[in-house]
Amino acid sequence: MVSRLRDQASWLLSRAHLRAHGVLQEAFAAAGSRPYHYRILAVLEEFGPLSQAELGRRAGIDPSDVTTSLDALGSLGFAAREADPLDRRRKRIRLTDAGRDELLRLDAVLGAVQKRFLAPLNSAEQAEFLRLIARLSDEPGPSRP
Amino acid sequence: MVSRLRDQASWLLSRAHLRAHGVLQEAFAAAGSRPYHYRILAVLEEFGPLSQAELGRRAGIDPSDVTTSLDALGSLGFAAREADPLDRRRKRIRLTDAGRDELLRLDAVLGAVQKRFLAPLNSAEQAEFLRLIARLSDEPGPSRP
DNA sequence: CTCATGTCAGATCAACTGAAATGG
DNA sequence: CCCATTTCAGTTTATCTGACATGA
Repeated sequence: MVSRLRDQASWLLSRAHLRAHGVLQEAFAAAGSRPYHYRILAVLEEFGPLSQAELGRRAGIDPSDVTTSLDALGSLGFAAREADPLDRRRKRIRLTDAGRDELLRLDAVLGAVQKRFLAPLNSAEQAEFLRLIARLSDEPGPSRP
Repeated sequence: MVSRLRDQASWLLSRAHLRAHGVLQEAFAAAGSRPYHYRILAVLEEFGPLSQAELGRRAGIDPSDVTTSLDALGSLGFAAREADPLDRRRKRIRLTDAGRDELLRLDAVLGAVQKRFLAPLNSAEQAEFLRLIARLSDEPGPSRP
C-alpha cells in the first residue's frame, strides 16, 4: 500500500471505477451487448422517440458515437431510424418492441452487476455511498470553455 | 435525468471518475506532469530504489508503461536507472534529489485537486465517502485467470 | 450567413497484449 | 527448460475533434 495514494479520492475513485467498469464490460459482453446500447435504449424508453442529437445529450454520448451505436442497434432490430417530417436534417429514433425486450433483459444484467459491485458494503452503507457519490457526480466537469 | 441510470452505482461512479480524472489531468498537465509520474515518484520515495517490475506492481502501472514513464522522468532528471549488480536483468530505479523536490511540488497540486473534487461534501461526509470507497476499491477486479 | 444535424475519418489516452532479447 | 525483467510495437476502448454535406 502506498501511503501517499491511499487516502486520495481520485486514486480510490480510479480503482473503484476500474473494477466497476471491468465487471460491467464483462457482464454486458457476456450478454452480447454494450453499456452504450443500454444507455441509448434506456433513454428511448423513458423519453420516447428523439432525434440523434437529443438522444446523445440525454445519454451523455457523443453524437458521432450515437451514429455508430445506432448502426448496431438498428441492424439488431432494437431501434429504428425514421425521417422527421418537421425537420429534414433530423432522424427520429424509435424503440422497437424487440428493443424494449432487450432493455428488460439488460436491466437484469445491470442489476446483477450493481449487486456484485456493492457487495462489500451492507445495505445502509450502500445507500449512503450512492447518496454521496451522486452529489459528487452531479458537479460540473472540469472547465471546458 | 435518466431514471434508469440515476441510482446505478456503475453509472454514478463513471461520472464521478470522469470528473475527478478530468480535474486531475488538467491540474497535472498545467503543472507540467502526469498522474503516472506522480505515482512512480511516490512509490520510489516510500520504498526506496526498486526494480522496474517491482515499481510497476507497487504503483499499479503496467511494466511497459513504467518503461515509457521512466524515459520521461529520467530525461527530466527526476529518476535514475542504475544497473543492479545482483541481478543483471534488473535496473534499480533511484529517486534523485530533483525528483524528491518534484514530488513535493506535485503533492500540493494533488492536494488542491482533492479539495476541489470533494468540495460538494462537508468534512464528515468526505471522511465517510473515503472510507466507503476504499472498501469498494480494495476488492479484487473482474475475473482474470 | 448562421447554426444544428448526422456522418465519417481519425486523434488521443489509459490500459493492456504479444513478442523478443537478456539473464536467473 | 522454464521463468523474470525490460523494451518495443501495436491493439483496444471510450471519449472527443475536425471536417463535411444537408438543411432550418
